[in-house]
Amino acid sequence: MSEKQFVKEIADINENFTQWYTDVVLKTELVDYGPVKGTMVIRPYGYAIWENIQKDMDRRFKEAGSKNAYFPLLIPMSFFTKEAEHVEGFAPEVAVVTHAGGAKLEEPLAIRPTSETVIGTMYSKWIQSYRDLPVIMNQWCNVMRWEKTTRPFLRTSEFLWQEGHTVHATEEEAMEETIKMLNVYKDFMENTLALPVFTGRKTEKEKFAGAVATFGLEAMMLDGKSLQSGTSHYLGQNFSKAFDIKFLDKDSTLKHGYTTSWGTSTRMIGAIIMAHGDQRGLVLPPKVAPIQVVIVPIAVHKGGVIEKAKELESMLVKAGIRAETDTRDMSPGWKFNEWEMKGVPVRIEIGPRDIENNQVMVMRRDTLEKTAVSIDNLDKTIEELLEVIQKEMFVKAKERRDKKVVEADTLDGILSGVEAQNFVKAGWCGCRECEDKVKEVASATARVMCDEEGVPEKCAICGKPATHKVIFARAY
RNA sequence: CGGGGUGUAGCGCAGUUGGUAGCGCACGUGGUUUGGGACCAUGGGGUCGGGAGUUCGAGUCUCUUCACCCCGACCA
Repeated sequence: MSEKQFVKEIADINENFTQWYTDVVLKTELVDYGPVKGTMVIRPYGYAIWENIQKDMDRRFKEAGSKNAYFPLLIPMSFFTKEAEHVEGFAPEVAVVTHAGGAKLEEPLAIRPTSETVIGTMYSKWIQSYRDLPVIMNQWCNVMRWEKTTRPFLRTSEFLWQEGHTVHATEEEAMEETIKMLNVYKDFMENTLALPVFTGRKTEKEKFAGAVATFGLEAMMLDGKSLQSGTSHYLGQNFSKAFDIKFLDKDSTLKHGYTTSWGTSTRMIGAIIMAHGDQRGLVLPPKVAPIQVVIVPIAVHKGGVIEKAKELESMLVKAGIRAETDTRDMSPGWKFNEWEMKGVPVRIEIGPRDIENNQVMVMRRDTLEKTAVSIDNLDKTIEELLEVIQKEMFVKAKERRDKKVVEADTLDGILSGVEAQNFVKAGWCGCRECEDKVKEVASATARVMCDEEGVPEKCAICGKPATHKVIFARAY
């Protein structure tokens, strides 16, 4: 069967997951490698996914009271040195512009790795009174972090993201904002990306450079490794003090604001691929799929088929469905395989026999089920089917993940759990030594804390009383 | 940065003791086809990663350099 031949083009998903991933992102025309090492070119098909993500998230941000703005790419180096932990954390991976206009610059300019410093500087000018608060802004932009090893979407030198930055009058309000946005992300990932995520506070070791507390969203990939898909930081007064963000409060005293920042990136596209994909390639959740329905006409030489296909396409488009007809002069089998590889959620086949019977063949990418469906009310049928696929993809991903979450009360238990490609929940005393020990022995890191589930009595590593319950996993 | 590997057409590769640069897929054209990667005919496409050397002659041998991949290390 020809499928074997086709499948051979993508590495075996169970044998070599890394190679499978690389094959899929390149062969489905999501990305290409850029001319500068470690950079990626996002091609139209991949960018369309990003646009769908942006649109959905933007709606949620606006509901949460955020407004979009844009801040400069270049940041004077001196801005970074204002917050000690921040500069220490980012210095090794910052790219710097030293020359411009044919001459050496007086002060080198950093290409933003994140924008707390520029935005903080601007906020200090804009904020005078408690009446100006809260300030809630978001920007969509690119950032650059010079990482040593890179992989398309997961870690590239330059990537697209969204970063929200807020200032509040009180600690409580800022913390509330941090958690609120964490939940906005969680809801987005579960309902729009069909990705179940664990959320929780990060350990001191894993937190954002300069933050008081970092909260992360961790999704499990098909190989059991974790991918940090978003973060929300409570920055306390660290940045407001460093950048002089002050306001006159109701009681007429001058106070420093409390800031937060939160971000998600194109890495989420990597998460979709690695959490939903299969041997045939991509499986895209309908809500972000660039093409939700592809119509493949069969035996077009018999006449009337393309016309009927186009008619169905416009019926679906009218109903708000992203539908396309593949009229290319190729064999149908070739098209089937190509669109399956590209993850289109629904395929409609229409040929002379179907037209006679007033029906079409409908195939679901997620389950690969093929059924005959009446042409009458096809728009309604497909609309409902897309919703079903969206929901079932989440359920399937969650079931798969939940089977791979185990508990351990020893270091050996963590090791064997992680080696079996699981997330491992374990008690932890809170010390850095134990965290490092897990990394050394099991090459796993503390992903997030889940204390609300109940903290075990003892630390699984050293046996001393535990202060937290932590999810350990290998991570991307 | 350490260990290993690969560079020859868009992609995947072959190229023997040094002797005219090849194959498959893809691409162009004409035709026949079309319900799971069609077929026939014909055509185009190369500074063999770069530089230097040995030689009458280098894809092949020597030196050097660059790029990419895998495993570590590093990394929100």
